[in-house]
Amino acid sequence: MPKRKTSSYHHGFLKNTFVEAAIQCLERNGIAKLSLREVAVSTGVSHNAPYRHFKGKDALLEAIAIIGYQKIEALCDKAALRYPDDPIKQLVEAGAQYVLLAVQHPQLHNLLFGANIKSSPGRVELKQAAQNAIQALVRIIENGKAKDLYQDRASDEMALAALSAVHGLSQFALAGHLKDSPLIEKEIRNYSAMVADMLLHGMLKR
Amino acid sequence: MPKRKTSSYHHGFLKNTFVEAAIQCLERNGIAKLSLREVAVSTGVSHNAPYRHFKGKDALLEAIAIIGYQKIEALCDKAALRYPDDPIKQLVEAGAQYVLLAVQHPQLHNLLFGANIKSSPGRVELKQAAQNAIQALVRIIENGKAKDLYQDRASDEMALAALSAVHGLSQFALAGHLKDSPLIEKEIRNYSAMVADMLLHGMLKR
DNA sequence: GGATCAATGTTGACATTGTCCACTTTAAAT
DNA sequence: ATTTAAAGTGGACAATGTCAACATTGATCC
Repeated sequence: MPKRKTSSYHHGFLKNTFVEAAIQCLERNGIAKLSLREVAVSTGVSHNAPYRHFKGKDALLEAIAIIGYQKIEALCDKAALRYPDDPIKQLVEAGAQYVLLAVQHPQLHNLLFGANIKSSPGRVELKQAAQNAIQALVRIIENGKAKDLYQDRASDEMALAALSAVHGLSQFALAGHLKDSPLIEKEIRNYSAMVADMLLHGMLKR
Repeated sequence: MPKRKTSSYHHGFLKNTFVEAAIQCLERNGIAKLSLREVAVSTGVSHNAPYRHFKGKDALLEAIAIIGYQKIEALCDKAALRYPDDPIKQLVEAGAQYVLLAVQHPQLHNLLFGANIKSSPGRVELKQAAQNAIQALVRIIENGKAKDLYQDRASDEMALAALSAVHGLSQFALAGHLKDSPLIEKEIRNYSAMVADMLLHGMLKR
């Protein structure tokens, strides 16, 4: 671990420090108010230092977005580990955690899905991170298929449907269409469970 | 109909003209590049003219968002009229049209749901427009309940689930997670039908 | 050990943008 | 005809993203 502040130059952690500072600034002020310069000066360096680590503002946003997708991936894996023998509970838990993440970090969620990121060429990493997150959910689905719980559908299609449902729910929760006051965890779990129940059992009479 | 260009001042249509120009600029360059000044000068007036009609940039965005929600409401009503005797088809059609709207006007969709709008006090109108759109969908659900097609669930909960599903699907379509190349209408309808089918019939074996 | 060099940070500059203020012009009301 | 308020103009300012030129530093090679 290199010692810090050997001098004004080369303090070694700058890239990560930028990302962390940017995330804090993002959660506090929202994406519209996220200023590259402010991130820089709040970190204690000049307004142009970030350009040595990121091609531009979009590149910094992209780095943040990758972290966001990794959180989603981790949340799926954690849900799978929590209920190793019950793939349905895995799915429901992952869904609830997804919505919780969105509600607790609304600005991050907006960053991920607001198409605000115009990553130029290195689009690969961002896309890969997103695909990894989706694959984590596909694994949960396949756990259920292995136990013969699901109808005969493609796993990725089922994952898409499930993800769409919880994602849409997240957006409406954030937009305040569910309730005026901020949602408490219990309410979020109720909404998630409700949507999951409909998706699992269907809406039609049978 | 007042005649246009009587003089440089008071040409009468400016407010609507701004909104239209802003929508075009939005669809072309995206929200990040939407400049109030550019909208103004592209309309042929000075960079400060918009301030006589909108409190600021956010107010203009809010006006656009209201139009967006009205489009969603209209799309639901249209679907209901198209299949007056088949509430399920109403639902599926509305869902497909919802995704189509998002794909064909991605920037508008992002504006609606990106939480980019910080409407100060007149938040009421924006929220009302959103609620109207949701109510249009609730009506479709209740058409189905009137025919005893659905399970015994609250209409607004079912509407929320359905809306969440198609909305999430839209976001993933926009993010390019479904396919690299832009989606053609047929593909969009396929995806929508797939998600709708799962929501209607459930994912579980029975 | 000293020269070289790429990485990293700094300073200065510029164009764009949102917004405020003071002023001007115009249509309508008195 | 005078007054008035709405609507448009121009100037100014600070904040911001980005570029170019310069400075500092630690590592590498002879």
